[in-house]
Amino acid sequence: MSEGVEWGIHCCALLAVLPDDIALPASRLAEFHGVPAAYLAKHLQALSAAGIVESGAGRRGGYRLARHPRDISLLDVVDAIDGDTRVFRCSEIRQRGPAALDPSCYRKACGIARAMWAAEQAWRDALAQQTIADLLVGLANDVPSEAAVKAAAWLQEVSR
Amino acid sequence: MSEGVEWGIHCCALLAVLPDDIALPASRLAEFHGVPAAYLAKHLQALSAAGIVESGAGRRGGYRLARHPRDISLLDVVDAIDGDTRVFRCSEIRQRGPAALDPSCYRKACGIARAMWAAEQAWRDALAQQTIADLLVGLANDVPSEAAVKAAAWLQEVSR
DNA sequence: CGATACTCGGATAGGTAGTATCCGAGTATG
DNA sequence: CATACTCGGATACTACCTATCCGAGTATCG
Repeated sequence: MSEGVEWGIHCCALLAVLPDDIALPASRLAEFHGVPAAYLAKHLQALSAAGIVESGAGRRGGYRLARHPRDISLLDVVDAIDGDTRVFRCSEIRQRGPAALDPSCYRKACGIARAMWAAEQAWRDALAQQTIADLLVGLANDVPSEAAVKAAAWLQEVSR
Repeated sequence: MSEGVEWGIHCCALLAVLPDDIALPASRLAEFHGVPAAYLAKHLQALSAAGIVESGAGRRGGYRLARHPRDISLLDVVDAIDGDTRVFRCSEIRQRGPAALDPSCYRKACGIARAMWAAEQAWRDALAQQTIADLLVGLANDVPSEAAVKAAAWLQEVSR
């Protein structure tokens, strides 16, 4: 899994706690998370294309959430950044080799692929149930509130 | 996910329906599935190292299952070939940037990582529940029995 | 008992996707 | 209207997956 997924989720979590009328540029998001700005920008593009964040240009531009945190699931972010292609790819090798039959005999998907895809669906279901809003309450409890204070101070700093 | 996972599962399924005293060399397994022999050999090494298949050298050597098909799960094969490392890697970016606190404050794992890992566990659980033996009954029902006849004929051919 | 032909196992190149970066088009501001 | 700042796509670099080969070892056959 691409590292950008982790960055994207953290960015959404940060944007979720910002006032609605504040947008953060990619450079600020990168600074806050300590990651390369140029590369993070690429992933933010993907989030923007997927309709998860909104982008504004110009002097006071930047990124903000396009939807309520409750309406953004982890699956949305994963699909936006890593693509929504299936992880397991069936190359239909049962149709190759000396025991192969006419292609018309293989109407149902390969049982191996079905089992792999079912497991993958369980993974996607779990991700779909967890939203950015759910994460926020957990994150706040895991770390001393001092972190929120420092974050707010930094936000004041860069907003000046 | 590596393509070798698909090959490994198909190989286990084929070995599972062979008589116990028959071993198939990597070259025959590759021929049956229509895949590159040299590359399949590499994945069979991984299955052997994981104790899923047994290898025998010499004139009548080859691979056979090391355990009963009921005792080989899809997760075993996936871990053997793709490695058992977590798909989502947490780089602890919450400890970086201007809002970072002392490392001792982060005793619990990051909530984002916990959510991602929980979903991953659901995926692993689903794979662990499905065994090679479970697959065999499905595969037999999906395809006309003619395939089994052709497979048996081919086996006779190469065993001569 | 020895030669032989066949097997696995690890070490060695190539290709594709992810990683990292840059500069130009466009916009809200002053 | 000039300007400074933003996003967006096009461009190199890197690591993993893909693909291959040859040597060590063994059961067989004469």
